[in-house]
Amino acid sequence: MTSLSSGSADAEARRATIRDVAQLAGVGIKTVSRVANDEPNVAPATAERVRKAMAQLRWEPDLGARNLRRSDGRTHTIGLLVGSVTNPFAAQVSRAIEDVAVRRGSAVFTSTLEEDPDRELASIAALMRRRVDGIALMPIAPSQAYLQEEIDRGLAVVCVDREPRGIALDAVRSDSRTAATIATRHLLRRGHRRIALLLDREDLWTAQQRRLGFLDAIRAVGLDTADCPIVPGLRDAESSGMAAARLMKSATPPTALFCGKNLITFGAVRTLQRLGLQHQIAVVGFDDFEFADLLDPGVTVIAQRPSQIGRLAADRLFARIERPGLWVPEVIDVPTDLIERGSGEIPPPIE
Amino acid sequence: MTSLSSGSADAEARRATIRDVAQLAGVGIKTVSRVANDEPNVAPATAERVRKAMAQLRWEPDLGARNLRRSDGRTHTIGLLVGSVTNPFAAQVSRAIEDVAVRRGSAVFTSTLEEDPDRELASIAALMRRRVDGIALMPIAPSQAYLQEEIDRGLAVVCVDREPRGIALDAVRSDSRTAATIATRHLLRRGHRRIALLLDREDLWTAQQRRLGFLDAIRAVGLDTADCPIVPGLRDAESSGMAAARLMKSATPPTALFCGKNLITFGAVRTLQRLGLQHQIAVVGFDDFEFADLLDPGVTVIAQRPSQIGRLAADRLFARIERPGLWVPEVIDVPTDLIERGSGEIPPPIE
DNA sequence: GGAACCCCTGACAACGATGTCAACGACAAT
DNA sequence: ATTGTCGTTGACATCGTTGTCAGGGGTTCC
Repeated sequence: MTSLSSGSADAEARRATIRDVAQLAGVGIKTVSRVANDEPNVAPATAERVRKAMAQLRWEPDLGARNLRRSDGRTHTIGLLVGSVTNPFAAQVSRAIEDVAVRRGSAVFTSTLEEDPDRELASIAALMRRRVDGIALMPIAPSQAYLQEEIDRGLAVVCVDREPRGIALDAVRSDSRTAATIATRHLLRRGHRRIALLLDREDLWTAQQRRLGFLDAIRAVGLDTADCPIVPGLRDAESSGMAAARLMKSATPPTALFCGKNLITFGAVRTLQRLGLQHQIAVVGFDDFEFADLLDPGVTVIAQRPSQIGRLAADRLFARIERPGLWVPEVIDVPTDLIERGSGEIPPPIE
Repeated sequence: MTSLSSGSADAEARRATIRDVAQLAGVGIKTVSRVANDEPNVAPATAERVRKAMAQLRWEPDLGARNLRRSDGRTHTIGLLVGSVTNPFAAQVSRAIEDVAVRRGSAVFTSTLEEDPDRELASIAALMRRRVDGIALMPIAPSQAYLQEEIDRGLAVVCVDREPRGIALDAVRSDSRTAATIATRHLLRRGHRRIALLLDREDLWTAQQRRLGFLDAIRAVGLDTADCPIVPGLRDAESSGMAAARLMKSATPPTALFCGKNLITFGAVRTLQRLGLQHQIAVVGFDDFEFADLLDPGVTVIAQRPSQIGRLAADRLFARIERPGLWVPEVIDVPTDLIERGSGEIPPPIE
């Protein structure tokens, strides 16, 4: 037993600093620093003594203090701002980004924006105060121009899933517009002439693009867009389900639904099943999801590749962090895949 | 235009420090510090000048530097170590924890452990080097005793979803053992006598508990446990699906499956549907999931309450951070709900 | 023998902020 | 006029680390 008073265990143990290690090892603090950073020119015997002292005191360098002095100015920390972690698409993107970060030795500050523009600004400000090296962002604010100043100061930024607005930044995303055209054309080929598009909030870049792609396909066949209603502003499965129900009860209900993202598909499919219409009304959804194949009918989807998107975005982010300079911002396009499972191949009723 | 050379935009802008602000405002740095921290005793006119300078230089304090000197020693940063973000249960828990953290003004380092014990140790070490105030942990390593030292130094820790081993810590989780008993009894009441338990790796606390609860129910009715095989070690939907297929092809296949967590349910349901057995074999799954109600048959589950678990865990964590002291660690039990949807109510075949 | 070099080492300043403290001026009370 | 109090302010030390630099000691090469 070392001492009686230590038995009370009331006072908190103080965390060891580099000075404590130096004293215990009988060397200067700079020598401890050298050993901790694997710098050359330390006598093997000295290094051994220092390492023993480190282990004995369980000393670990304070990265905050280290970063304060280090010349490279890097904190080995990145920020990850996602729309919503509970969205399976976003979760997979996050995971891929975090994977890369861990391999590169960076810690990740994650923050959920809940698709709230104010929260984007607030979160970015918080990350800047913590001096992150870079940020992977799913942009939601109407403009990201406010980032220019931070970028001039050395911040690296990559947009994920959506393109930025008001500023040119690297972005990794699916070509939503083309994918939406392909999905819509898929329904048109089956003979559908009244197709509804259920859409997220239109201030989202992805929603805008998918609307454009939808209209591209509709107009290409010279269809009256009045027969092809667009219902925007659907944030979750509930609102989407209600919108689908309203559509089906209207005077001229659509014969096919194109759902603008996973949560919207969830709501629409649920409503169709509740109304017993799942074998009459065609559905194509954006984003693949668990059980899309096990539902009856299986749900035809445009599958994105979230982990590929995440990995490419992270690679790009670290490339910018490690080799800052005047790169030209670039938009990287990740392919999508149309997966036919039944719901998208239902023909319209014969009139 | 300010100058010609600034047009080259080649050099990076230097980030303003408190000294720059002080100089611009014509005051000492301590006065800037006072204004930044809303300390009293600054003349209104001075404060106004300082605030103007801050805005002009877009100065934001460096939280790393601030923390180095601050007496309370808090970094307003917590760590969140989850098994896997792509697991919807874990995603909901994470989201709830992050919500609380943001409201309390703390940033969150998130790290995915992928159920790897080594990664738990490595991630915790990384968080300690960054001097987080507290950690919310889904424990995976065989023992968390190694945390004692950090706790003595003031770290707050709360376990989520699983209890710690080798040390007493706060924990917020479902009572998996009782829930498993309830689920098993549900099947027994329908007359099932050959029930299989599909289980995750048994080094996970939850898996151990669910096994115990399963056996409690089996033994309570005096059943031969040989007829009730336990298949452990199922990490994902694929391995679970294969295990289910093997079981169904065995000499005396079970008439009911109890699936130990969401991913396992996914695999088992998929296999049963592929074999066309979904209306013959009963299934009860642990964890609710999207579309459990829309499958045919609907999947009966033990639903956990992930956001409640996350919220309670975070509340507890911040309570410990804000009022450190010798609290007695406590295990908080969050209720589960058995939701009947059809698959769990299928009776065994008449022999 | 001396210059030149290399290895090893620690004193000290610095990073960007806050804590401590003393000095200053204005004002009230004696 | 003197003293005391209070609001305001900035010089300086400090947090835990790394960058700079100079010095001591040994070896090698003229």
